Amino acid sequence: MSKNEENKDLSFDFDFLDKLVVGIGEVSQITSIPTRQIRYWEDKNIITSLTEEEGKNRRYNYENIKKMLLIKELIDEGYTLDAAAEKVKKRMEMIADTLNKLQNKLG
Amino acid sequence: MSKNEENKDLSFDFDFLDKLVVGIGEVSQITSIPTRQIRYWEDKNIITSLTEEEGKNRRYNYENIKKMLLIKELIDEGYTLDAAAEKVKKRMEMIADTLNKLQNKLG
DNA sequence: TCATAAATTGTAAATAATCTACAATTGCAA
DNA sequence: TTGCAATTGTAGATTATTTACAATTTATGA
Repeated sequence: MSKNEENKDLSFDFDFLDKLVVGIGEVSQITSIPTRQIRYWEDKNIITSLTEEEGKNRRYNYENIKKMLLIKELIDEGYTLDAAAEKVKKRMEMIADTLNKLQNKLG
Repeated sequence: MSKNEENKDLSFDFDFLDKLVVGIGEVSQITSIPTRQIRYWEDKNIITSLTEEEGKNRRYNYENIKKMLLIKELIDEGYTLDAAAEKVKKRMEMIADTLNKLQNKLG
């Protein structure tokens, strides 16, 4: 398989990540963060979800999940929750920026 | 931001795709394939899910979802379900192969 | 050490989402 | 119009998630 064909197989993935939505149970499975803790972080406005109406199940996108993973890393390193959230904010801006550039290239 | 930092932001994504699991409702939202149809395809063994015990909620990984999207495309082009499944099988092998290569590079 | 706040965890009762199974409907080709 | 492929509908049971209130654990400064 040529280099080009490989790329074709995976060039779709940014589009995929863009459309991705995941429930809280699966996020927990992916990140190893308990659902209880995810809800707690959301209550504290450390993270956000896509959920529109209250009472409905929470939905998260790629960016949300990425943020959780970064916060988890920093907490493991010894940061407090608030400090981790602050530090991650900047990094998230870079990630969003990178994704935007890639989407522009592909779009 | 340098090219290298961009890559660092996203080099994680193959690892992410590897861990990704999604419920049937979200798969439906991502692919625009009704849940009823997803279950039908699974009944017919056109696609598979990760679900271990019956009665529990279905879980799908990246490969499963990718396959559904490819089948959907072919059906829209006029293929029958069985013909689409057959054609997609080969393509899925290439995709799995590509992902394996990437994982080896990263691991 | 003790008080206080931060962070996490537990759980009951209600609701949302999904499950299976049986059946009906639609579309198309012989 | 018959037969098969493909899809869709839905009832009743089950699984997963929701909110809300409370308890527990952990870190920190006086």
